[in-house]
Amino acid sequence: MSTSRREKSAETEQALKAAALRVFAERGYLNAKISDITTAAGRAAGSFYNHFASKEELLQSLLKDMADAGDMRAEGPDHNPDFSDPDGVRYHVAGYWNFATEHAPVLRAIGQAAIVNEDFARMIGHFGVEQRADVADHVDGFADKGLRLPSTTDASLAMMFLVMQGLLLAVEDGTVALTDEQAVEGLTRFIYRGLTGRDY
Amino acid sequence: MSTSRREKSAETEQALKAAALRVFAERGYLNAKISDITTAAGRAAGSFYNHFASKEELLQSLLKDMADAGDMRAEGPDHNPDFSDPDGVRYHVAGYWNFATEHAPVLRAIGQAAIVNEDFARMIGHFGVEQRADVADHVDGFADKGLRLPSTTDASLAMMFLVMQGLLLAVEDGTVALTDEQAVEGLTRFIYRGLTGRDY
DNA sequence: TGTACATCAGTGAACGCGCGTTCACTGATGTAC
DNA sequence: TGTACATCAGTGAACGCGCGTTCACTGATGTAC
Repeated sequence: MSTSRREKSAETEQALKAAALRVFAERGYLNAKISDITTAAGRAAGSFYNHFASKEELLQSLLKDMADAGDMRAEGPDHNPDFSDPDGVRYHVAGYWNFATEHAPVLRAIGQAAIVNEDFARMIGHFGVEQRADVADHVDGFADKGLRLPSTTDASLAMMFLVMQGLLLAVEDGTVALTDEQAVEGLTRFIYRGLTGRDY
Repeated sequence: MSTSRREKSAETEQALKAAALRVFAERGYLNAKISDITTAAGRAAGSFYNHFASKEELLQSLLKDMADAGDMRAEGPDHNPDFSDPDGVRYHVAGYWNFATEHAPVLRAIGQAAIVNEDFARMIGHFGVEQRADVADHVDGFADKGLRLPSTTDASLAMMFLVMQGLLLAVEDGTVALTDEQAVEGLTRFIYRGLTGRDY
């Protein structure tokens, strides 16, 4: 059986991406050498440049894959767009947690790349703005219900995402000992209370 | 007037440290070259190694300075060790905020160093554990008062510190637009509510 | 107080390591006739 | 279906850049007598 050139090339590209994820998870993006990735993929060093112009471009490619996966994850029928309801908060916390857990290596890698690379830093910034804008209307009815956000809408939602992000990293590297379920439940409580001022 | 050798050496060392803070703030720790630091300090490249064996050691030295400053900041007479009181939360939030704002370049640098260097990563880990242990007794009376933390004590306090840390970085790089006062107030509300389940 | 020598902080050109990147080469796939 | 040539993915040794690190040298401070 023969393998066409296109197929072979695609296979190598996939192998490089998969290897990159493993290497990034193990050593971190900044510590990962091109040769680490090619070795992990079982290819020669020079092969890398047939597919990517640089480590940054490889990361961009992984990022695109992740974004595509995110788009497919259409909002389920049980989407609850109301943060005055604990279930609304939990829905979003769980969604974030699951997605971020699944794509942890890429997310970590982007975070590291942003430290050294202006472009990635901007990307993360824009991503955060979008993220908050996407749920900004989930707190729209607060005033009418006698609820008061802890700060400006943007800052309040920023705090929400910052705790989630922070706790995810802390749980993943073992700094804080929680199961995924405990983490989601704890975050839901903390955030629901923080945003609404109601107990739960 | 003559300058003794000790004095001259101490001056150069100080100049290097001060320059490092500036360079770290501008370019970031990981992007800072030894020659950037020596140039900013107005010294020759080789001079660096009369004072520090490496960039890591220089950072250790800055870290020690910061730790000493932190020790001097004795807990004021108005220290309020009770997180069931909004003022107790605010006291600690403000303390953290002021200290972290003041030492932002070093804190940022350590965070960056930890990404690439195992030792610094461990240091940060230990620091976090201590930080939480230091305030663990501030939530001791919660059960008696009918208050329930959102998660385990450690995880709850971790969430507290994670929001503070996250928001500080976000405010500093302009991602979130808040004055220091607004930030402290917003954090106090969010955290007090999150920990206690009470409104405020 | 002065002289001769020792010590040492600082200098900056030169060195060399690590790693990204290139490129001549190989062997297999694709194309033309 | 077969032959000759073109193309191209992959290889890995070699190259070269950037930057950390060294070291012979300078000139000023310290010490001995």
